[in-house]
Amino acid sequence: MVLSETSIAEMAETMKLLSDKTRLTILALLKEREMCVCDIVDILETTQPNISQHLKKLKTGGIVNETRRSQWIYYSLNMSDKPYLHEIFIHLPSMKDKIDAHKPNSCC
Amino acid sequence: MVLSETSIAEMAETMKLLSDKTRLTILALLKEREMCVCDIVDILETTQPNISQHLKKLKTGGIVNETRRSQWIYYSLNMSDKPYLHEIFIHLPSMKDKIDAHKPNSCC
DNA sequence: TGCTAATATAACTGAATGATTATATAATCG
DNA sequence: CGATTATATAATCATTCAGTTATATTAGCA
Repeated sequence: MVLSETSIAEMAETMKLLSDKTRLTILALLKEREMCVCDIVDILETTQPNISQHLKKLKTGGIVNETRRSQWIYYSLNMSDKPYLHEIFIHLPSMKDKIDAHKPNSCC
Repeated sequence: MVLSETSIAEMAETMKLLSDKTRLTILALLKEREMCVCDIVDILETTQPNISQHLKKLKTGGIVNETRRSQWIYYSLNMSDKPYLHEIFIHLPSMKDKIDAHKPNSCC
């Protein structure tokens, strides 16, 4: 059996997802725990469409998962198919402070 | 002593360097062995200024080293300061075939 | 059923980016 | 020194991309 090798083009696409500060911060947040869109908007202090569009890219790229739970949609990290990202996620700075500063359930 | 934590902005900059197919291919080549500019131009079948500019970005980003040896300038991987890139480099597909196909010393 | 809250999509704009062409610099060699 | 080779830099152009504003969709709730 041959392990499927990730192509250069495919890896470049994935790296592009991690090459934006906003997206990388979202991933650092999701490393701590799953979050809904409004959580992320509050913490990053930007607009909702901005976050929504970044999340869509991350989802399309297979890096995050989406689950609707009544009116909220929760996003979480999906690292399973990209082992070469493990090390990067581990090195992402902790967002604990920012998450704690954001009082829970302020939106959801 | 506090281990210096890589900032999100800094990581995003580094990821941007890996988010281009041409640059990622160059890195895959350098994983096999150091190379001069003309080697890379020959193998990737593109223009010399194109490769030269990509190499400059990689050098500025601290991912490759440069050594002049008479008229040729050799580039090599510099992974030392970015441990979170190890896993990625390991997963870069092998370029052995392409390197072997390119007859050595055809330019340098 | 209508209202509100959460999220997504669309259209637009300014900035960044990769490739190309043309030119400059630097080193070797006759 | 002049010619040639290797590499870098500059200028230009078309494309891509992140963020904003405006609008649409979806779900809960009164």
